[in-house]
Amino acid sequence: MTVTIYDVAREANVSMATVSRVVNGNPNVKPTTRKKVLEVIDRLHYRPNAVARGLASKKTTTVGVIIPDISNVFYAELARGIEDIATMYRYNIILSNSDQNEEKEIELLDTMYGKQVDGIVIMSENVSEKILEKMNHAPAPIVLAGSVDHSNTMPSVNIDYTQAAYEAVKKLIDNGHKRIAFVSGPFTSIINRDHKFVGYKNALEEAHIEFDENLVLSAEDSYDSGIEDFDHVNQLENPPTAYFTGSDELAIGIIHAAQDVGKSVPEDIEVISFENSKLARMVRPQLSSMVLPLYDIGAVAMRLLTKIMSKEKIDHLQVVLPHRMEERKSTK
Amino acid sequence: MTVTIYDVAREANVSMATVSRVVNGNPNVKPTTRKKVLEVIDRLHYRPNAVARGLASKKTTTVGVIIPDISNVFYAELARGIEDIATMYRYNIILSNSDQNEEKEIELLDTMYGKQVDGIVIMSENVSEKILEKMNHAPAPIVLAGSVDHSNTMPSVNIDYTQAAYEAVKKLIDNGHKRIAFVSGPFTSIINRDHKFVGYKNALEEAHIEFDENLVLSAEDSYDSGIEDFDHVNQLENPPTAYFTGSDELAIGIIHAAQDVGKSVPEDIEVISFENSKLARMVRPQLSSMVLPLYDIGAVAMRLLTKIMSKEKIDHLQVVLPHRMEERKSTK
DNA sequence: CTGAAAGCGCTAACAT
DNA sequence: ATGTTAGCGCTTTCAG
Repeated sequence: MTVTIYDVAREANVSMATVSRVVNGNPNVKPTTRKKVLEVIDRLHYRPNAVARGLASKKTTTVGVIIPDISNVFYAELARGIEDIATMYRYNIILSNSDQNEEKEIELLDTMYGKQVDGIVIMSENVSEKILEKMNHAPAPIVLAGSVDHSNTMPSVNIDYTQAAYEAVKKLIDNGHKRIAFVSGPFTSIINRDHKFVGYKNALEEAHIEFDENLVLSAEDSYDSGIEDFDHVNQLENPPTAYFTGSDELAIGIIHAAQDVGKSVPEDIEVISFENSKLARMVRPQLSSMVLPLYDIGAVAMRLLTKIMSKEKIDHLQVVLPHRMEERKSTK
Repeated sequence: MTVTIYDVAREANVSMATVSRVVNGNPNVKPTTRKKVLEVIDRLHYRPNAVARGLASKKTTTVGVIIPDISNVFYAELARGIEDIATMYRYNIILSNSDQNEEKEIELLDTMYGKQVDGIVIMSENVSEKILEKMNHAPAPIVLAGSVDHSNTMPSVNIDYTQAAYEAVKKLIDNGHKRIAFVSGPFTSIINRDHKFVGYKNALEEAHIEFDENLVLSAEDSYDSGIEDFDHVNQLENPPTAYFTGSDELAIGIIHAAQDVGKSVPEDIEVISFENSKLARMVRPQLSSMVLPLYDIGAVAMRLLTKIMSKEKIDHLQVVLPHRMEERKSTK
């Protein structure tokens, strides 16, 4: 029923090898034969079977992508960066959600290995020893996107989160604030706990501002969480006058909660988020934000992977992209 | 280097067939043999090669998903619905972005057929004849998610867009409005042009409100477009007092633009969007919205596909999900 | 309950 | 420039 390379060969009076050659653009084919074969391919509507090809060549031209949750803009942006570059290099993507669950991540790695992907791009907020171990025995190359591993041994693409956080907080300090809250996503995330948080503390320390643990909140990375966090911290006898948040949603929650108690932004309190998604421009006041270039991280990660897959020499397996701040209306 | 089914067979002193049976959970294996084989599999870290399996069995347990743009929350939500159900039925997903481009869609269909996917879920705002033709000759079943084809012949999952739009506009009419704008995404989308728009007109007609084409705007489905549209239509000598928008972003743009000229929502103008994404709750005033259950549409579409793939009998190939309105603060 | 053997559709030496 | 021939690793009759 389905037409195979053999059918084409027979109809064109050539061998399978020749058909294979023209299909794969091998130059060692006489133009006339090529034309003849192409004609038959067209007439028979022949379409190469990628599975058979994969088995024979041990290459599937598909890469696995494991991210926490595609329905989250944050990760979706990353996925799009990955996909665009993958397409550019003729790879397809097998996309799976891990929900930040270690067990699922391991399971997914296994099924992707089983599917013989040529490589994997993974984003994980907490690369455990177990997973690291698993990745080190991977049959295909892996690169981390927007994720760090303790060992700092895996190929990866990130920005300097510590420095970026430092700069954001410094901006707030420069604007005269002494009481600056850090409203973060979960501290189970290495980047939140060991990078952004450190940057926050560095900035305070440099300015000789005493660290107050009451001003550090770590919960979910959501709008509602932002509202709760504001309500909570605003009840302190000496509430913060500025907020540095781990995400746009958190910042918006903070702002709305503040407005609800009659405070205005940026007059009464200033807010800087760490993300700069499309959302940042779609709220009033528009969010000042430390830009996390998710799309670029995804794109560069995929590009790095293609290089590794084709065994090109690479000088820096750990890529650190530049960052910048987008100042809008939630700061003065 | 890699361990194959043959290695396991040899080590366990059984045939490949037996190993295959235990791997695939075939009950026709003596418990002791099964145990022995399992032990060897574990010891050798054997992992079945899905590509070889796919070639032999003609099933890949992967389905293709074609959507316009994963970085758009709208489609990302759909993708998540698809993926969750796919995972539940042990399928993996090959995800690709079409950018609403017919040529790309056709290309993607072809590469997915080539990769021997067991089925495809596709969202396309404009299912052209050419694509329909292509899908009708597909080697694997296809279901449309949140998309309609003229012929209404493809398996699909949708809501009754016309009715939903009608209800939204009726609500506005019931609130006393006579000048109601329809701010839509592109009319190249069948759903916008032949469904939502019709619902809008039906509601007006029923209420004997004269249709005014100046109140119908069709452009991009974006925040900025909403701002522009408001500025444009608000300059009419008899500007609208209510807006029915094709998406949340459009609604937010409208609201912000209105606020910028000193109008307040919902006091001066009322707005209802058609979408109800997470965004709807994250702006002030919170958006009243006709719910487009993207996640469910994706999930049901995938479920439908699993049924078709396993050749189950299905009574309704065209599924119409219920819809509902979420009334919040942008309407009285 | 188990084994032997024939493919699945293609690539990749190796010949010619 | 083209053909021959082994596989790739697994499933699936068909026997027994």
